[in-house]
Amino acid sequence: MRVFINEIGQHADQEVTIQGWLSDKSGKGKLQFLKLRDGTGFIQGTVFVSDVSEETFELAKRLPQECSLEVTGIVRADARAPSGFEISVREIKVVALPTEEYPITPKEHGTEFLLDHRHLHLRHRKPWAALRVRDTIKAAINDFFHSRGFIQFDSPFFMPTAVEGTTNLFEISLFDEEKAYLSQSGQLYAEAGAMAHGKVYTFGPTFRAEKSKTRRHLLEFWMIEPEVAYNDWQDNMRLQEDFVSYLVGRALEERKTELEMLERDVSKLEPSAAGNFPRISYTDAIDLIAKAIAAGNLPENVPADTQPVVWGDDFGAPHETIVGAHFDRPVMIHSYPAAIKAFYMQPQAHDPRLAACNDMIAPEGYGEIIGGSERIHDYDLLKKRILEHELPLEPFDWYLDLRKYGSVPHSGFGLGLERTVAWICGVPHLREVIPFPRMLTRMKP
RNA sequence: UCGGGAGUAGCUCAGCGGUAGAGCAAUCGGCUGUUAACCGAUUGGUCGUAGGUUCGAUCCCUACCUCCCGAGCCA
Repeated sequence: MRVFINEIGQHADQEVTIQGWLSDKSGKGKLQFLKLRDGTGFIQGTVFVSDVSEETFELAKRLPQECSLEVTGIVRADARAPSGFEISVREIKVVALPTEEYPITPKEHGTEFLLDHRHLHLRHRKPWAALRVRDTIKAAINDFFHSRGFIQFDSPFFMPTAVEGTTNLFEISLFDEEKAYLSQSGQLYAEAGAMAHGKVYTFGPTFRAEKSKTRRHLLEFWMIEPEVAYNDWQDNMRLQEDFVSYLVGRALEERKTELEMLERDVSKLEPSAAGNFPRISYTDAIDLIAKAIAAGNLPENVPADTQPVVWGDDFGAPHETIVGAHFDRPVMIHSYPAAIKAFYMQPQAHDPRLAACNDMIAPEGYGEIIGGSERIHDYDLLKKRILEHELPLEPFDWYLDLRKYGSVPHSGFGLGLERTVAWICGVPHLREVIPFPRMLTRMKP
């Protein structure tokens, strides 16, 4: 009977067939250990010389790494096996032998080598585990929003112009003289969607032509952008908190094995699944940063010569790390000066110098995972802000139209999928949590 | 674009002025409980590229190329 490794426990003491690949092997003379994988999991097969024909044992001794094969044997519960079960092999049928030596050995490799062989490295335990966590997060995102009455609303990838200024866009040449840009955000379109459906979210790839070469940046990444009519910026923060804590909870529930394979310390994740995310104003955060610097109480990876923030300046990555390190779960920093934020952000009623906005900073140095705000709903103010930011009016005429016809307060945010998954997986770099990362120095494979 | 670091065997690295080294992988042999097994043997190199200094350069100098980490910007 053909079975999958992830349900092998239901077949104890039965004879089963696994269709898969040999991920590794170690031999002991008259006993061969076959490390098998079939896509659903990993399991060890034991081949004793006394259990099989002479031909089968000779075959087992000579099987090369990453040959594809069908293995038939008895499922045994065994405390010595890493997963609690192993297969006592009776027959082996080779499907295909590698035509060349498999390049990725069980020993350590450098990142460049592994990325050059990304198409093969995907088969190995850590990438396999990380991408399954990613899949669960994606499913959880859709479940969360649908259970709350949102519809998924698709924004276009080709854009006529920039959403927030003109830099950092990939230019595409269309037919003849026509130019277009790859989308860096679906937000403006999501706002149109929110006026039609009330609660919407976009979910797709997004492109940033930023020359950032750090572990927190990709040229192409996936973003989720909910937009809700009649939500103010406080509602917006509550939604973010519910959302992110739900995602963490789902990963903890459904991907225990994978998080273990990634050696993730899940006790550091548990507070985040409980909600109650701290909120701190921009002004108070400046204070917190100044005190941490004065006390010399800086997290690792923060340079010792980091300077305090002057009110009115934006935070650098080290400042965000300092704030994030103060809490055991994501922290929301709100009420930034309007002058350093995007043109569409609503000013606060009691102090128009402040924007009705917030960022969410993940703990453990993973940085900003969310940026969100209430959007300007007043036509005249929005037009004024577009002009103040020296943006052309013409591409925004339809966006301004939304403020002409039944404009309402509304809010939304953008969550970076890879930053969120990298944090939950506890991996050091975003490239670990997307199948084929696209970076400044990486377009292949 | 700027700052720091690195390019030596298929892979991960050591060597740093005097004819190129280890571990792993591969190949052959041994071993009935391995988890990156172990033991023995074999194979494996224009020391990133181009100039320069020197009797002699993988090693020192210059330029360039490639990659890594970070800054700015952001998710």
